[in-house]
This record gives sequence, C-alpha cells and structure tokens, in this order.
Amino acid sequence: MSHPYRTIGAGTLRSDHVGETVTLSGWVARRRDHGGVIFIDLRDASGYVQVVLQDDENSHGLRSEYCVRIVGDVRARPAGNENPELPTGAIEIAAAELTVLSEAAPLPFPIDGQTAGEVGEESRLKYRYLDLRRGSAQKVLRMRSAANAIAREVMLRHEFVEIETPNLTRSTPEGARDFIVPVRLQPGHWYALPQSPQLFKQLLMVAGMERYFQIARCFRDEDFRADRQPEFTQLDLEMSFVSRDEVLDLAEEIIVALWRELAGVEIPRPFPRLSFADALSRYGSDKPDVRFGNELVDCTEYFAQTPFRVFQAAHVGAVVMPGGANQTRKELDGWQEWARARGAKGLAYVLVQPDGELGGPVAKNLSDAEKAGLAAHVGAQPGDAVFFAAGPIRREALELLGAARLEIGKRCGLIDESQWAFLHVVDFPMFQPTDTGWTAEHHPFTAPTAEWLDTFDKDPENALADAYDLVCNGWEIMSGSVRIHQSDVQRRVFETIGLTADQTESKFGFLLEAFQYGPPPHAGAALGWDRITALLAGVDSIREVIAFPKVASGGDPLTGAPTPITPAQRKEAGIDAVIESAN
RNA sequence: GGUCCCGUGGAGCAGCUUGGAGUGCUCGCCGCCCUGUCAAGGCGGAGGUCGCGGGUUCAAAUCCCGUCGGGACCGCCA
Repeated sequence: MSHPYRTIGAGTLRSDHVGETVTLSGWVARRRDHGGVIFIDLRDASGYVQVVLQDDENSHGLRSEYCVRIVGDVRARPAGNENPELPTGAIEIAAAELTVLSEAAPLPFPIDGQTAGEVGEESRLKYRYLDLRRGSAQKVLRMRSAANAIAREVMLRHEFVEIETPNLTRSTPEGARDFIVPVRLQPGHWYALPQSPQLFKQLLMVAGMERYFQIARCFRDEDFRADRQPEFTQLDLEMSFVSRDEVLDLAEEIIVALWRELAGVEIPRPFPRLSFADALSRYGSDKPDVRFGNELVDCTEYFAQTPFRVFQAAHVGAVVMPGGANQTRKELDGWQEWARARGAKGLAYVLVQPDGELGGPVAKNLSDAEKAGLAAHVGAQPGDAVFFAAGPIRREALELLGAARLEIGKRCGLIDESQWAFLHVVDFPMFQPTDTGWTAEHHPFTAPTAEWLDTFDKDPENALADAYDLVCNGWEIMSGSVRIHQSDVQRRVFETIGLTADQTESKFGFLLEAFQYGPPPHAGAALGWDRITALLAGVDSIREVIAFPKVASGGDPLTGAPTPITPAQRKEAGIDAVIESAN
C-alpha cells in the first residue's frame, strides 16, 4: 500500500534502500541548478536527502522552502559523488515525479545555511514558524519533549499521580505580582493566574493523594530576564510522609536520568550539599556557580584595627582577580562603575605588584602590618588584584563580592564550560527583615528545621527553614521545602510575620480549614523546567526552549499580543464594575 | 523605576571616533548561461525615508536632545 504523501522519512534512507521506489514529502532546503540537472536537498522531520531532477519548467522553478512531494527511485550515487558528511550521502533519489504541494514566498531570513543562527531575535520570533524549521531549533523542542517523557517515567515509576490544577484561581501567597482575569459572570471580581500550584498541591496532600506531580504552567507578572518569562513551566511535585532528603533524592534521580539520556553524562550522586550560610560566605550567592573556585575571603578580623575608615565596618570581605594587577586605569575605573550599577558605593581594590608591593589608591591607607600580610591572607599572588567590599550589612557586602567573583570568572576564563556543577543549597533563613518586621523568605507554609521548631519565633533573625534549592552552574533550577502541617506551628509563623487572624483567614482560610482535617506531613519542590531544558540544550536564554516566547516588553511579535480590546469586550468583561467592599 | 549596548536594501555586518554624493562586504532575491553538485559555479540586474522626531551646521547615517523598538543587567521575581 502506498501513502499519498510519504512512504519513508527522507533522512532515514541508506544504501540498503537502493532500488526501492519511494514517495517523499518535505521542504526544499537547498537547490543546485546545473541547467540540465538539478539537485535539491529535501528536508523533512527525519533529515535530508538529495533529490536529482531533470531540468524542466517545474523543477527549474523550485525555490527555497517550497513544500514538495517527490516520487522516485533510491539509487547509489555515482562513484566519487558520495557525500560522507551526510547520513544519506551514499544515495540519492532519482525523481520520476515532482509535485509542488505549496510555494513559499521569498524568506525573511535564511533558514538553511551558515547564517541561520545569527538572525536577530525579533525577526526570528515574528516568523517563529520559519525559525523553528531550522534544525537546531527543532532539536531543542524535540529534546524538551523527551525531557518531559523522562520526567514522567521517573515520577510514574515512583507512583506519583499526575493531576491538573486550575489556571483560573485566586491570588496565592507567593510574592510576585498576579496576572488577573475579569470574571464576566461576577462583574468586579477577578481570577488570578497561579504563580504556582502551591496551595492546590498541598490540598492534594490533605486529599490523600500522597504523591502528586504536574508539568505546570505558572504565571508571574514581573520583569523579564534571559531566564525569566511571565509564563513559565515547572515540574511541580509534592509528597506525603517524607522529609527533606527524600525530596532531594527524587530530584537527583530526575536530574541524573535527564542528563544521562539527553546529555550523555553521568552525574555522580549524591549531589554536594551546602548550607545557605556557607554558600553566602564562600560564594556570595544563594545559587553559587561552583564550576570554579576563587572563593571569597573574610577580612573583618584582619582589618579589625585598621586606620582605613572604609574598612572600619561590620563586615569586610575580599575576592582575588588573578592577573588583575595589570589592568589599565580605565578597566579599574570600569569596575567602580560596575559596582555602582549594583547599588554599591564602589569596589575598593589593591594591586599586588610583581615585586610583592601593594599598589592602587587603597594601599596607602593601610597600616604597614596590614600591607605586609594582606596578600597571604587573601591568597593573592604577585600580579593579582584584590577587590574589597565593606559595609554594615554582611549579606550585601558578600553579594557584591559574589557578583564580582562571577564577573572575574567570566573575564579571566576560570569557568570550565564542559562541567555540570550541581549542588543543593539547604537551611535557608526562615525569615527576612522588612521595614516593620519579618516576612517569610520562602513562603509562610515552610517548616522550620527540627532544631528551630521550638525557637524560630523567638529568634527570627537566625531561624532556619527546612527549605532547599537545587543549583546547576549558577542557575537555580529547583526550589522547595518541607511544609508545616501542625496548626500551632503555622499560627506562630503567622504571628512572627505579623499577620492577623483576619488577614490569614481572608488570604488562605480555605487552606487552614483544610488543615483542620488531618493533614499529613508533606514536602515538595518545583523544578524550573525552562531553565533545565535550556541548560541541557546549551542555550543562554530560556526563550530558545519555549516554542512561542515573549519579548521583554511582554509582547509576542508573531501574534501581536497583547492587543487593546473593544469597548464591547470591555463592557462585557465587567472590568469597570465597582464593588463597594473592594479594598 | 534605573544603567548599559544595539537599530544602515530581505538577512548578517562594516562605515560613525575625525560631518563632505547611500560608500563597502558576505548571503539572499530576479533574469540568463550551465548535466554531478552538495555553502554549486559564471554573467547581468533590482532592492535604502541609514528606526522616528527635533536641534547644531554651508553640509548629518556620522555630533547633540528626545522618542520608539530589541537585548543584557540592577530594582523586582519568596
């Protein structure tokens, strides 16, 4: 039986098919018109094959990206004309029949060819359906599909249940701005799109599902970054009757399976674990890139008696820039600008001269004893530069140095790009200070660690939460926590962050009510699926792994979204309805 | 809300520092030639409000101000 369009994939043809008559359908990737004979590279989802056509009006008129059907015989290429570069290079199709299924207008940018990857992003997104015809883009989306399948396999093997949760819901307690949707049936009332399925998955634990997962779309109305889109995908999961390590084990299993099958790399387990406190001290970040060392050095004690006013601070730290002493004045000034762009006053530096003497504007402010031992204390060699951050708030000083460390890593080529450096960051602070008190660092349902169960509300500054992040090469790719299931603990958390009973009732009364009916101990996490697939694909932006992403102003160049609405739509949606009790 | 980079025929770039005719490169497009190419080749051709507006100047792609669009980052995103 023959198929009207295709009997076999173009890219699958090999020498053993010689002699067969095949029907192929696909696109004209390239054509080479010699007059009497015309070669075209026919592309379909399986790959390419060379088709040989005799010159006639039909074949001569073929252009790039015409959609065509070819019937012809597979034959071995004439001796000497094989192309070992191509999987199908030993054979070719002698076309007996050519049907143009549809023509293509001249292309807005090259699809096949060497410049294909260099096209401006706006143009690529406007014609995303053409952009996606390119092999590299196809590969990425197919890989993402495979990643989904691998994750599902792992989850189902562990008896997780895949459950969908609403996209039209109410505002949840995460910290981001909500996208809101007017409700025609209740003018003046609005749905919120979920920032994550957080509350629903906890309700599913109350419901006795025990193990839930979902490849869930999440929505947060915040500004874009290379790794942030307003709608993004998480592999969301929650487990009953487990503690932290079982969640981390499962996460490792998912990651190892993904990297094994999609990157061909065996990631050793268990992944290293680092406390938040150590991550901050050593790397100045809660998502350290540990593909290189060059760790921060604490200098607070070292400068305890310093005559230099700037270093008479609660916290002084340093990071070394190898070979940084021979930077030009302009480059060193550039670092000051770089630091100011991050809200710092500047970035003090000392240059270790080849003879070991210290140079730079800061050196003359230091005592002789300080100068003598400084290079040894921070681990600097002659020729290095040492950057310092000092200030009243330890975390701020360390984060500035952490950013400098990353920048140094990039500029000095310290980062081993071939490496996959996974680690769990654990024991986050439970609360962070606000102008008036405390707020939850993670979210208000995050449990304290066992040591802090009795005392977290007496010492919120130092209390630790049983929360965890998974980091790869400096990207946060998973975040989760053990949840609170005891009502008295929950009540104490609300009191600590200053929520009144009325506020908790109106914000998440339904969850607290559910928790009156025998909630199981539970814990969970969400894996940033766009970031994980971007890492696997080796691309710099998650836009590359999303079929139809948005640009930084929130628009989609292809559809033109968002658009204004008509007065009729506005009226029908009830956007302008006023509710007296609204606040 | 802020900082920085980019915007030049369909694509990707150079030209801008030091103002002087839309000047150049690679690719694509159109036509003709061409029977073994695979980034085919040869000849010829078309295609531009230099993002937009204003200013300086005898003269602006080039300098200045503003604005729009894209990107990176800070803030923001627990």
